[in-house]
Amino acid sequence: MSTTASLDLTRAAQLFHALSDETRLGILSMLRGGEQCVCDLQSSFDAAQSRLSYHLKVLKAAGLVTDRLEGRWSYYSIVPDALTETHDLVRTLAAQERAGRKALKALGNCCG
Amino acid sequence: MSTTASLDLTRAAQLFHALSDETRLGILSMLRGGEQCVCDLQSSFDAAQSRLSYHLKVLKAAGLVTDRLEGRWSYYSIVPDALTETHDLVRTLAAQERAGRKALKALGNCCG
DNA sequence: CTGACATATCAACATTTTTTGATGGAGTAC
DNA sequence: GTACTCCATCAAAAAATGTTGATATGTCAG
Repeated sequence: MSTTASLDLTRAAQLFHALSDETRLGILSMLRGGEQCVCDLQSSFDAAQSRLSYHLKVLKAAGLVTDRLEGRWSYYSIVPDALTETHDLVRTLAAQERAGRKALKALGNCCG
Repeated sequence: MSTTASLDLTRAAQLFHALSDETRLGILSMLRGGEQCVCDLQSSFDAAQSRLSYHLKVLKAAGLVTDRLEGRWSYYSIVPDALTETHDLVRTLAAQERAGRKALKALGNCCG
């Protein structure tokens, strides 16, 4: 049993990438207040509709938000589990790994 | 006093962006075992030296790692505070905001 | 001093991401 | 039906990011 928790790098990169844009972070921040339709977001940001739509798509693809259709509106909201997952990923990165690697001490030229 | 914690979107985006690449996550993952010189990383990844150097620079710019020079080697290690910061950012995103916004109910066309 | 090594940096290129404006579908009101 | 609203999607352009190979700098060994 080691302290080593392993990461799904692909998934982690996807999540972090979705969070790596100010517009998307702004959207998420707004959604903290609860479900919002795209038009609400549009008036809060000064963003073209298609731009918002694009960013919502990225967030949705990463599983960070879901949408619910009602009449001609789309309501978006945060998926709490995805943030929990992200949270755990960061914690894993922060967790020290029980060495062992040190023992491997290279033999060749490098870092003798 | 509201539940609202506000985000520094620019800083958050920088951190998440630094974490949004598989190579960089791999590097961080290796550094969990403790300080490593570039050459160690190089042999673990199958990466050109300049590529590694580039990614280390991104990580350093975001404050996620520091380097220490010793002779002809550079040793990189994780900055724990930066991961704490990231952790807190995720938590803030996950924290529900005490509404109030709902009260603003738009007047115009949208979402009446 | 010379040569080998560890690393950073640079410029050119390739790739990916984001923005923009246009178009179209689906729902609602008349 | 027509007209209008909300929204997704598309293609083209623009911007940002990542990769590669070459070169430069400093260090150590002999």
